[in-house]
Amino acid sequence: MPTKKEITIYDIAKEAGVSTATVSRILSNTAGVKQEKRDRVQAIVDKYNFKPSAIARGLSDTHSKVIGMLCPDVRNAYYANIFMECERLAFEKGYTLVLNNAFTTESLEIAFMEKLMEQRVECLFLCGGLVDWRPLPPLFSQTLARFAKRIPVIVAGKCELDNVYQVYIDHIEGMRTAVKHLVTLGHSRIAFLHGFSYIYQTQDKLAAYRQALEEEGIAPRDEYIVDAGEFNEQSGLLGMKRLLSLASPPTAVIATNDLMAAGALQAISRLGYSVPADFSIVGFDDSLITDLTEPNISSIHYDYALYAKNLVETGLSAISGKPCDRVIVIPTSLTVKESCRKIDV
Amino acid sequence: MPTKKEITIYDIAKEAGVSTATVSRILSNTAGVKQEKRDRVQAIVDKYNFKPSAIARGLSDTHSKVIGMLCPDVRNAYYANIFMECERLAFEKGYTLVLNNAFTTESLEIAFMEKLMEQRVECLFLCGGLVDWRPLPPLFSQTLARFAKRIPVIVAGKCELDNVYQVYIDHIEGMRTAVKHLVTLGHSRIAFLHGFSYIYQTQDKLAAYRQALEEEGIAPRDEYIVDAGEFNEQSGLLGMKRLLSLASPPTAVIATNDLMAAGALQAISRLGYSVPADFSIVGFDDSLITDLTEPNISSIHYDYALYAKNLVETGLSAISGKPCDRVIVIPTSLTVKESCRKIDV
DNA sequence: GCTAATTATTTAACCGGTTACGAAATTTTA
DNA sequence: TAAAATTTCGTAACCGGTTAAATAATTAGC
Repeated sequence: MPTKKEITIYDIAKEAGVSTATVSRILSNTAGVKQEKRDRVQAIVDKYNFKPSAIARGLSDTHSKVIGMLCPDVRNAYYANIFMECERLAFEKGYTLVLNNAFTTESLEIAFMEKLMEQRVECLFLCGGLVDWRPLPPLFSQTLARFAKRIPVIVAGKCELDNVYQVYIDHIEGMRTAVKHLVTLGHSRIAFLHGFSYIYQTQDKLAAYRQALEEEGIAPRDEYIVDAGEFNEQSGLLGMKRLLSLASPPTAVIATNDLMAAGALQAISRLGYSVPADFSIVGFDDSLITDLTEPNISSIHYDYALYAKNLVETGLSAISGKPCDRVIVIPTSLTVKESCRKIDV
Repeated sequence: MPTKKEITIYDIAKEAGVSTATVSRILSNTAGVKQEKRDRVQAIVDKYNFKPSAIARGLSDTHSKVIGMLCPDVRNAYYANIFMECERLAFEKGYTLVLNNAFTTESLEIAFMEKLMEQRVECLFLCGGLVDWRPLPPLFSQTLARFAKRIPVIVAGKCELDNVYQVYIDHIEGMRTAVKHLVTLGHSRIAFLHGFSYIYQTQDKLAAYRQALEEEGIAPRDEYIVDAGEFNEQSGLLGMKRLLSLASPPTAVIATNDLMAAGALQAISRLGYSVPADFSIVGFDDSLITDLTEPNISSIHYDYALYAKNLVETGLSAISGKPCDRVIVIPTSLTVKESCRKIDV
């Protein structure tokens, strides 16, 4: 049961017969206290299992040792991965990561940002949501700009706002790799299944898809570019059905993420075709999902640990005023699994 | 760029020509301030975009308005679901949820608990990890007991410790439902693919599996009970292979979670068999995964929103000293999809 | 052994809010 | 219109730590 009166540093000091300053030094392991006193006081601290209040400490420190993170929804494995890696690294440095799910809702994103501001987080990691929209929603953009004037904001993505640090995946390289992989396997009828086009990632990937095809001497066909809307497997399934109903369907499909790739796979299976025999598929993100389907899906891979490392290092540097890159790009690679095959031209 | 000196309530008070008490009353919307003053001060607050420090506020409040949550790994969709739902509900009540991933590591679980204690969280949600082990690891158990003496601890699972609230899924009912579903479809050779047996859920499910079979007049066979170790799809795959290599393999399999069910599905496909034609599968948790595989997997379902609602309500009641149930059980149901078929006996 | 230098410890101010208490201003009552 | 009741507002203490400056206790130097 709760509500026992909290023990304070005063109680400890009194029982030990020393001043609070001495106790404070012992607790924060500062030099200048005799070992004998250290032990005596520590024993009392342990006896009561005293834990100094981070709140009181934070008030004088002006270092809350808290970092805020905003994402649309941790149920999405992409965000869960980033959060988990960042938390681990931040914790090693004595920081706590507070995560909020804002569901890409303007009122929520702003409310959470203000709440984090009140909590005096030392910096903000902005992962997905409205910050990915092009153009940026005005009110959000304005709030973010105000925020960035006070504390460092690290965007896990592109963002052309001033005063903002950027760490993002090289979607363009990833897309080119996917296209070239399929071309190398003999494909020329390559489709791209993408999500909402007001997301900058979609725009980047689409441009890279077009350019990569042209570089390979293949003319992009509009009918092979499918806007499936949401980024989930249902959209992938429906988008793939559209592709399969074309007079001249593609022989290979690149999906903008693995969920859509899994949906495409289902569509193909349900219509009696098979992967990779009849169609090849490449996903993006190389998430756990790609190993759950049959066959496993080849996918564009990047290193979450590296991604998170750069986010955290940038954040901590910015907090302490150390110079650091304003833009960091995370490279991608292709993980080949079972969903693509060489075709005879 | 950061490090502008923070604006305080004193600055606001000075500029408005009032006392800090008045500003404080206005900020927290307390009665007893003339509308005219309210507006004047609010204008200054808005002008500087002043946000009162939650840290300073927390120091006098003794209500941090923060709830701590410990889980093994949010990348696991189960925990992500609980967290996201709990956060939403807590936020509505003005609470922040701080989540830590402890990876079922004793030193980390304890370190995070102590950190949360320092942050003066008002209660703790304990989701998975060491708390699920039977027997409980002694040091962990002891730390948890100390913790529970200070603030309410709500375990998302079973836990026989005193002073602890429990909200858990009715695994026993779920398991029985799965068994009876398969029996109704004509199966009698029903296997159970489970994870680590030092987890209480495994023990409960196993007992329920045995009992349900017996109630149906079927003698449980030891060879049909497979300890696959980890709870991932790889284990499911290996476990299923073992079942398939039996002289008299089962015709149906219940997996202790959906990941394992997906792994089992892959094993079946790879050996040239098909689901549900040759084997029926039932998963547990009815997670997103079940819709990503081909065929979609029938699974034991429960309502995350209800689960989270009970966690949060129990937590908030306990915080405010209101009486509440010490044990709440969340019911399950079966979501029928495509992975089971009726067989002719 | 005595002074100087160094180290250990305490005192008290401070961090930025909240709030009990009392004074002042306003409204109500008679 | 004065007294009483009520509302508004400011003063100052308090929340639980940290830390600069002052002081006390040791150690070093000669």
